[in-house]
Amino acid sequence: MDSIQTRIERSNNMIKIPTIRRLPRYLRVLQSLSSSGREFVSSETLASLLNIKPIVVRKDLAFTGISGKPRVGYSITHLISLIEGTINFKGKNTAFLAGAGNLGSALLGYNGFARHGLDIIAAFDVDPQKTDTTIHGKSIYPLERMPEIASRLNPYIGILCVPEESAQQVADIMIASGIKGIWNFSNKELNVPPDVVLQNEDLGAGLAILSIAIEKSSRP
Amino acid sequence: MDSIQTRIERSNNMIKIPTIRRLPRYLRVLQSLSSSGREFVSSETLASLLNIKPIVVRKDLAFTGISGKPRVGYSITHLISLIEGTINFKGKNTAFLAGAGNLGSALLGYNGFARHGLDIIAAFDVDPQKTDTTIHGKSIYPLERMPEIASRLNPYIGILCVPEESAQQVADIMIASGIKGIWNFSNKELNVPPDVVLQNEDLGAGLAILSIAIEKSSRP
DNA sequence: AAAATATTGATATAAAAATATCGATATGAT
DNA sequence: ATCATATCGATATTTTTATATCAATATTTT
Ligand SMILES: NC(=O)c1ccc[n+]([C@@H]2O[C@H](COP(=O)([O-])OP(=O)(O)OC[C@H]3O[C@@H](n4cnc5c(N)ncnc54)[C@H](O)[C@@H]3O)[C@@H](O)[C@H]2O)c1
Ligand SMILES: NC(=O)c1ccc[n+]([C@@H]2O[C@H](COP(=O)([O-])OP(=O)(O)OC[C@H]3O[C@@H](n4cnc5c(N)ncnc54)[C@H](O)[C@@H]3O)[C@@H](O)[C@H]2O)c1
Repeated sequence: MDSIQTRIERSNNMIKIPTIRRLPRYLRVLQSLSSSGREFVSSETLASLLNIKPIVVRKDLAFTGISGKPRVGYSITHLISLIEGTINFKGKNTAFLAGAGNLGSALLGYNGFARHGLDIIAAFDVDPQKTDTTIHGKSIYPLERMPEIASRLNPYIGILCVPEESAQQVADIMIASGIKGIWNFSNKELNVPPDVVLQNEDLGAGLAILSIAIEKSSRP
Repeated sequence: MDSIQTRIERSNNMIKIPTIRRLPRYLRVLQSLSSSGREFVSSETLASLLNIKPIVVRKDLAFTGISGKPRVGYSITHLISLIEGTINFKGKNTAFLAGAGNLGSALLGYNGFARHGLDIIAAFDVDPQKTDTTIHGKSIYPLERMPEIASRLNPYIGILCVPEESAQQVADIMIASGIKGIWNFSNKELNVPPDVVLQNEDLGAGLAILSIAIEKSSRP
């Protein structure tokens, strides 16, 4: 059992989930500021751009290891590279995508993930109409070839966009192929072994929050 | 200024964001249990299905107003209707979607949102190749017709799937059309007036969490 | 009918996250 | 050169969220 002190230190040093969630937002506004020629930015400015409090910004940025200058703020290029270093898994976010349907195709065609270090290196489907074609320039392979192709390309992430009924089965194939984490867009609750990371992307959650917030705001 | 007591009471009664995020997950497993003929479910069972702790389930469900029976659990059909009542804004989640591109088309074709009470009643784009056609059975109108069509159909939610450059401009049109909340899939930080609810859907956030979690788990 | 047991829900505690306060310091102004 | 000020970052506090404990109770077993 850890001592209280150990636990306090660890909890102070470990980056927090809400902080991680905000890092991509900082990154995007910083890149935009950078391309407009700016060199430094204050926590105040970043905060107003993201509609959050400056103190939250300073706490978040501290986790990346940056040190700001009083009266000046943070170096934008330095901050960009520190945030990229924090979230980019050392440039190794190679991914396989399974299920090149409506959602899967949209993700395949989206280049915004490159900014976050993601590289979808192959896609898989069971539909013979789709296999051995390309979608948005990405090759679609038959699902059964995933283990073989994985052994050559060594993907880190599996992006799951198959229907709920086949989600667990395809997840199992991804895991057998050596994938380290699954980004699950199907709304199926998956079982994965403890050494595989599972990130569920539940759009219904965002909708529920919006729906309840609207109801509250329109009934004061 | 509120008294401490008032603040405590309010914070005890108000549904919490993490709870709201889990409600759609409960709903989906409950619907699946229900269709397999089951009548009651315990917090223990729900917890193991969602990979969370039973105490979290009981706290969450308490917000819906349900009362479970010791030794039996919760009535599944009753729970489903209470959760639907909590997140469905009284069945009025009518929406307009702007930007019928890769992502927008995927959302238009997704019927899983119906389960959460969402009904996309019209879509809008500026691309003349797309306007006055239908995608997945939904009519695509020219963007400039949004205010006029809104005045007839009274949408509550605006789903924003346009490129970042035009996101603010289209959001403004949505707001002028009387929309109460914006579900923003563009990665643009938007400015909206205080009476309009903004829900940002940032897929990069999920990716960042996954990426950092993989890195941690593979370096123990 | 009484006892055993599974499960809820109230109350208490701990951990995580957000917010407030303020001294330290780098820069620009006087 | 000194002063004024904007801004960071350390420390403290509050709020939110998760977790633990256990008495109350509905059901099953004996
Ligand atoms: N479309 C959306 O906007 C949206 C939103 C939220 C969640 N989702 C979820 O994403 C998933 C996909 O949704 P969609 O709308 O793209 O559906 P879709 O039917 O358009 O696409 C599913 C694709 O998966 C393929 N597939 C089926 N079984 C497979 C298997 N065993 N292995 C590999 N590929 C297989 C199909 O051939 C198809 O191409 C679903 O689980 C859905 O719930 C979709
Ligand atoms: N595709 C994805 O997987 C994905 C993921 C995350 C976020 N996003 C975001 O979603 C948005 C759309 O992405 P996409 O991949 O669907 O792009 P896309 O280019 O495929 O689609 C954009 C659509 O918006 C239309 N459009 C452009 N300007 C418009 C305007 N002023 N009014 C109405 N419609 C307009 C275009 O004609 C096009 O149909 C972007 O902001 C992107 O960053 C996309």
